[in-house]
Amino acid sequence: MRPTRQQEIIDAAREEFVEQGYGAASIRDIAQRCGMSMSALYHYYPGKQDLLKAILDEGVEAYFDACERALATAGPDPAERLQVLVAATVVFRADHPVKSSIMTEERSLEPENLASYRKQTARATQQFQEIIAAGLVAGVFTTRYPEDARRAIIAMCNAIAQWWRPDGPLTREDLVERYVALALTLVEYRPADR
Amino acid sequence: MRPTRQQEIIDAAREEFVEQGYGAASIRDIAQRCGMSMSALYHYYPGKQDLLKAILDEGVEAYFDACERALATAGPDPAERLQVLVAATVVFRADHPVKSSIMTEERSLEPENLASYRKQTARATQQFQEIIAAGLVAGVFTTRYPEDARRAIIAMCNAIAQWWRPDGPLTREDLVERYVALALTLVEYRPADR
Amino acid sequence: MRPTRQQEIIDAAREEFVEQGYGAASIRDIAQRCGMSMSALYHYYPGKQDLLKAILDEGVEAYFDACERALATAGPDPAERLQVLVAATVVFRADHPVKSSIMTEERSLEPENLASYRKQTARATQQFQEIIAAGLVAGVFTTRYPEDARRAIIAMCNAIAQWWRPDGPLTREDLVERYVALALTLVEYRPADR
Amino acid sequence: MRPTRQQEIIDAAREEFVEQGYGAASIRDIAQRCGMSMSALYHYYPGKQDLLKAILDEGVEAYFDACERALATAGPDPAERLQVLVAATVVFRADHPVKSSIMTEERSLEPENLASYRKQTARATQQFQEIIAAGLVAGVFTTRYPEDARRAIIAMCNAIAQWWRPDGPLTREDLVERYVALALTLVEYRPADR
DNA sequence: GATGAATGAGTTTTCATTCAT
DNA sequence: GATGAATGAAAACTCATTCAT
Repeated sequence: MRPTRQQEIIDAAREEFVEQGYGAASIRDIAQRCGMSMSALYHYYPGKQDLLKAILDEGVEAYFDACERALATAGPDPAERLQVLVAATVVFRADHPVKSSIMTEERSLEPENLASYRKQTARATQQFQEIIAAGLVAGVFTTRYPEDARRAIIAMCNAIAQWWRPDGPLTREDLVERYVALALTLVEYRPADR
Repeated sequence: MRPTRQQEIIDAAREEFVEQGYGAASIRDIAQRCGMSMSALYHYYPGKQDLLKAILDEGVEAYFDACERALATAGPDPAERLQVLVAATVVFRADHPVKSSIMTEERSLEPENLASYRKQTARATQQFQEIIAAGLVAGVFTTRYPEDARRAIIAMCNAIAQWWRPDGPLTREDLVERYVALALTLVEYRPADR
Repeated sequence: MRPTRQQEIIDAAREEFVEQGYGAASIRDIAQRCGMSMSALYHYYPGKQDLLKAILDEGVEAYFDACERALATAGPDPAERLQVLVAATVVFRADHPVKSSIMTEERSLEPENLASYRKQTARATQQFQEIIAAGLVAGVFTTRYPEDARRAIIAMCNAIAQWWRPDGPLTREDLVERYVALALTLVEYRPADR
Repeated sequence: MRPTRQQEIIDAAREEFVEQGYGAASIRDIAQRCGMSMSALYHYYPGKQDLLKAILDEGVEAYFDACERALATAGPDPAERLQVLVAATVVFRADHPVKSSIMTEERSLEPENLASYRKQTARATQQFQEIIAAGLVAGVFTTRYPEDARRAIIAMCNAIAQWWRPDGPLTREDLVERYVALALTLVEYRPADR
């Protein structure tokens, strides 16, 4: 199944943006990268900023889809929910390093687009917050600093895109196992007596 | 004591680079920001790339100075050393958010400059590695994943520059206390019996 | 038949280069000269150096075409061949003074382009060398200094572009007659007894 | 005897102008070439154009000095006078290739300077003209085209600077001998009966 | 749907020159 | 006599974007 023209374009643009930064990336190069004329590209997207918006939107959407699918498999137990959410995040960062790295280009969104984008990404914060809060209430997470633990979990997962390589010494499964363990450590998980 | 012309320039350039990204930043704007003609700027720095290099170099230097001063106050105990190193890192990120954020522009260094920069930054990794290794040997750090714990510590500290504000609800002291605690949690610190 | 855009450009550039010298010539002025924006010019030629290369290439090509057509009309007799070659050269210098004068800008070719250009122009030397050598062998040219005579012939023909004007006292035909005579004098032509 | 500051400057400028062309040559590079600051250079010469003027003036002066010295050694015989003048010209071109090549930068003189320069160089034409005219009157030069022969002689001598090298196969003496012979051939020298 | 031509504002950088010290 | 700092204009070139076809 060939990707659509639109998809080809945003794939090429994403790579270009990540490699050069939004400001330094050139529409010319993006068009060349997907073997089409600049005018053809403009037929699908009205401008550079729209490309960035489309790319970022696609990124968060894909990430939240993955999170939802993962959480759907989990029961109500906060520890289990945190585990699958971290696992989904780790897998996403590992499998889509470019989609993950593009996030720093958020600063290049025009104010209007930035506002709507921030609204979307706030959900990520919220997802983790809710689970950690539930764990605290249930008494299984015992950290005194839930907010900072949450930030640490997100930060360490985000960093994966920068160093992990599929052909490196760590398999994706190793990675998931470790980061899930670290996340539970951070929230100071103490399993309830059965 | 007025800052030197060179210092004024790199301060202005750093802000511009962080706000716009290296590629989108314009020498014109940097010159304007420090009230100087473009040609005057070129009198001090031979090009845009040299500005970036100077800024990044200054950043790592300042960070390592802070680390050294901090470690000099600590004894040989790995836990203590980790605490002061994390504290120094947190303080640096909090007090110098711009110097901290510029690090992502590393990708815009030309290969030659990138290589020498990477060589410098590797020391940060090493500092943490050595302390954590010492703690493991001493039996006070018990994590099964020392490398990943290290990465998590660095990542969570780096993220501070993006959200913490001095006029926010958290004082710098709160911040240090929490991140030191989280770091010790991550390495699974178990104090030796007295 | 209107000249193509590309032709307009290199015609304008040639004039500019000859008048100002390559280094002092400005792309802005070249664009203005052919009533076109600078960016339009860049649409056809990727840079200043490419303009120079294209101009010089066109020049040698046109000259060698003229030489070939001329030599095709001559029999095997060295004196006759020298006459038509000199005549062709004189006519070319007289009719295309700008194409002729641009040759001094050879020094502004970048090394790579210079090498390939030199390879082309070497043919001019060779053409004269072969004919003079043939005349010596046949005993009709009796100069003791064939190489220097060749250089003198080429130099005197090249100089024509600098002083001859179509509306001056000398017609093109006069010019040809004289320079052919001088060339035969230089090689010390002594017709074989019939 | 160390060269004066002024001399150092125009020597450096001459080389720069010949290598780059007047338009592309930079005052900065000229200053560097003679190890002095730009401001120091401006202390001696008020501008770039003045450098060019000084260089060209020095060139013609040196050439005419050489011609005068040479002609002073010759008697009234036109053939002898032509010989020493050609010899002086050849030697000058061979010994001062840079001073010779700079002549093409004449086009970069501002109108005022150009006019006075042209007035000077006209003497070269005149010198040859007078001698050839005398030879024709005396019946020892028999060319039908004295003006064109003169131009050819000057052109072939001028070209020497472009190809002759002191360490090449031809000694300076060989060179003189040959060009004197070619010059006499061009004017069709026929020695008067004893 | 797609293209090549065109543009005007922008980029980084270099220039010749001036001037206070 | 000499210098480092500073400048405004101009250089070559690239940009995102538009439009007629």
